[in-house]
Amino acid sequence: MKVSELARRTGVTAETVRHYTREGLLAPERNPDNGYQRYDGTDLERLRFIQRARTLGFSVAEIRQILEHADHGDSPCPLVRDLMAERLPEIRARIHELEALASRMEQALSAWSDMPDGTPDGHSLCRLIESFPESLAPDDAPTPPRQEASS
Amino acid sequence: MKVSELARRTGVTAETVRHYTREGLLAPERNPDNGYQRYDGTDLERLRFIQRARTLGFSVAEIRQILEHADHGDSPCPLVRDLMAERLPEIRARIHELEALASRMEQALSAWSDMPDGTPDGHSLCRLIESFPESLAPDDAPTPPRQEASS
DNA sequence: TAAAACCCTTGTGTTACACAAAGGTCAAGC
DNA sequence: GCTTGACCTTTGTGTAACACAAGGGTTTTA
Repeated sequence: MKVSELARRTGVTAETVRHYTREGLLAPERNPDNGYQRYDGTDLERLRFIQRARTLGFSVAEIRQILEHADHGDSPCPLVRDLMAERLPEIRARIHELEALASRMEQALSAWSDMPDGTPDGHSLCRLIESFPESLAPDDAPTPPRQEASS
Repeated sequence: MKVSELARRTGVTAETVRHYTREGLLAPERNPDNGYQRYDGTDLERLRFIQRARTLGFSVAEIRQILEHADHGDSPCPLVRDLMAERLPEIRARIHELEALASRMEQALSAWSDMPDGTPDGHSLCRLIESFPESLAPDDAPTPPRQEASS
């Protein structure tokens, strides 16, 4: 099958299929007549695997590792478990961050009604934001950003 | 004051200060002698405002809008409130996604002990992932990705 | 006065794709 | 046979918020 068909069958865009192919997660044959990529049932399963792995929070690079392991005949499961164990606390932390963010926003929105929204006077921009305690430690160790599956 | 001093006083890197300056959030003077950027107390306040806005989930582009409003003498507060009201449900949704993600991972990890982790047989890659229900609608409307403050 | 510390601009890398351009291929109808 | 539209190819660009390095000038300090 060709890109679009594989894409349709898995619910992703053709661009995504091409992307995974470029990144080496899929390795279709080529139709020698026209140079089109030719995917088979194995690729279909592989892509479904990729989708599950993405919803589990794995990056494309990690999935490539996992697939390479498997292609070499090694069990990728220990790797998978290690990656999960590493990622899980990060996700928990992210959830806490977002919860804090959401409650700050709610707090701000509910405080809205009590606040004047007059034009700024050169000393204030928007009290809605300014009245928030910052509490950022100056030596705040920056957390390396983590990508996440968007689906 | 020069970049590094402003950076030190606000707990960000000099790169970040330069970035905000490039993006037009800060507009320091130039020292005509050497071309160095010269920030003053206003910039310090502005940067603190930016930091609070970032922790409230606003993007740099949005903050620029807010600041431009204020610089024109208009109250940015209604804009701020609209942006918050727009963002909040997205954040809530993101939290739910991540919670689902975390529980899927925990489920997977706890199921780990029950599963063989033998090498893949050509049909299975890693049951840890494969045994997950996918439940992705093929016409799954892609949610536009949202950036978030990392601090 | 020389080295350390800092400043400048410009370019590159990060992530997972989306999108556009320019051009070849294919299936269907006329 | 030919046109048309749908699909394929590769390549390059854009996204967000910076980090980092290079190459070169400046300022401070020992």
